[in-house]
Amino acid sequence: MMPRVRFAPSPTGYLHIGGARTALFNWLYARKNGGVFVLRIEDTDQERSTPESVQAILQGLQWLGIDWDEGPGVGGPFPPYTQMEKIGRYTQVAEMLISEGKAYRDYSTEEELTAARKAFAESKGLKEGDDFRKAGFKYRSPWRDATPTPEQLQTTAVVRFKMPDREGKFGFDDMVQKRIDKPFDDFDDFVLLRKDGIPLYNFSCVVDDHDMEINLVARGAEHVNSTFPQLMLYEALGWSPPAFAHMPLILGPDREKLSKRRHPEADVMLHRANGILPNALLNFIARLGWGHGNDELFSVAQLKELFDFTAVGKTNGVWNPEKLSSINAHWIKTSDPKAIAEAVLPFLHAAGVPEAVVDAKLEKAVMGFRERSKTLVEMAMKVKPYYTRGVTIEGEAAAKHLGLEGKQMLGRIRETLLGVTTWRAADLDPIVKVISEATGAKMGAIAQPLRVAVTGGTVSPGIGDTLELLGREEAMRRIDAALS
RNA sequence: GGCCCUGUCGUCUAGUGGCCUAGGACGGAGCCCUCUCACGGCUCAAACCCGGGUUCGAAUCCCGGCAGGGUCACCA
Repeated sequence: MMPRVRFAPSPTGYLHIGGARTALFNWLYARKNGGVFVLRIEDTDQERSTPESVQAILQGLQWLGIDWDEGPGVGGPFPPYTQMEKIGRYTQVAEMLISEGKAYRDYSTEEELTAARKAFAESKGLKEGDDFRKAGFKYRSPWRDATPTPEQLQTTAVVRFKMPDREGKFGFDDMVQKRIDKPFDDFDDFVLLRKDGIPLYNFSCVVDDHDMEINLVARGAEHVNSTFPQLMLYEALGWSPPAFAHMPLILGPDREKLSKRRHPEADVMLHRANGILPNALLNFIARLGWGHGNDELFSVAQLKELFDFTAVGKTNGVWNPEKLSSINAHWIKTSDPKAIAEAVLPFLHAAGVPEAVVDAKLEKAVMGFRERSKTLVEMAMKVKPYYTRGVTIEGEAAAKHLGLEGKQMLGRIRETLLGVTTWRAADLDPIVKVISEATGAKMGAIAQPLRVAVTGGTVSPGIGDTLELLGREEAMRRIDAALS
């Protein structure tokens, strides 16, 4: 059977890391198994959903390189892919359930419900300010088995699912969590449709997954508990449920579920701004919860080949910025330099080098700094001085390497450099050694004054590469400036 | 609090009864390489939550504690 999986974010903000990983695993699974990856927008929370968030999520996925086969922008055989555009469908399904006695209109007011919840909580000894959910309140609406009068039918009501009264437990086999069971008496008559006719998650999710012929629902483990009412809904509707895979959560440094509220690193685009490569982020989040033997580094192509839900663990993972950084460093130094040049370009522009373009010089700069940069931001900062005219020399570096002796040496180097005909690293590198042999000076006593003169500091790639990158004209200009 | 899930170095993990003197990676310490900084190479420190069973033998199976997380809405 061809897998049909989906990622169904609710557009209440940027794409967050947990969502990105859910999308990634679904996408990898579809790509590996020749399946279809569906993107669905769950915007039934009218309070918090915004069109800007939809765009932010789409852009986040695009940046990561996660493409969808059906959904916003691309369409598909089961439209619409945005829940608010198919309200009529949910109403229709709800009506069907009501007519079959599997759901009912509840005319209780919100105030009555709140009061009942509060009274129950207080009877359990909870006080004002406590979390009333702890009381284990289950609402038994007086309308559960009542027949509404014609007048009532004219007024609005929520629609509740009539949870069957049964003994014992029921459960399901999860591809990640294995068997999970729960006692029946744990469940409540949950709300299908709000008073305004807009469906709630547990309902719209089931209707859509069915309508879109989703056969594997892979989502975060925070949803395992909602799987039970959803399963009851499938049964009541006579629909066959999909398979499930509930992935472990990603935790913040404080060990709590990574949330937009408390954890800035939850924002996918923050990592882009920080100079993280998309494939590095993908590599990192894939390893949070999923593993393949002792391997750590995976290209997207390898991920597509190796990923499997059976290798996803059950333990939550803590966000580890150092590991991300190290994985990013790996992909910076091993990716095609031209691709890195393209990636670093916007950062270079932002750093104040608007004239930079992807050319031979930038690629050379990338080669010079790719082993020295953990992020694109860092690389841009390091590359920038090679694009300016002249350079400011750090006081400490000058004091250490451009004293009387240093300047004398620099003068000698200058004379030698004047005779160089081809300004290439291969020709420039040996000069340090030649002078060392001629004068008896240590290589460091030669390279460092030169390095400080042309870069302004004590740190740079090999001296030959540094000079070549600068170009003859600029290098000589800086040497002259240091000498004067 | 009820219910559900989890518990191997600080972190991510390998490990599915003997291959474990518990392996890898990040981070940490040190050494080597070296014109600087990096990269790279090598070495070291660092873990089976606790207690009972089962077994000739347990990180691996069972039970009980403890700890952590999730969830209990007219949010998703």
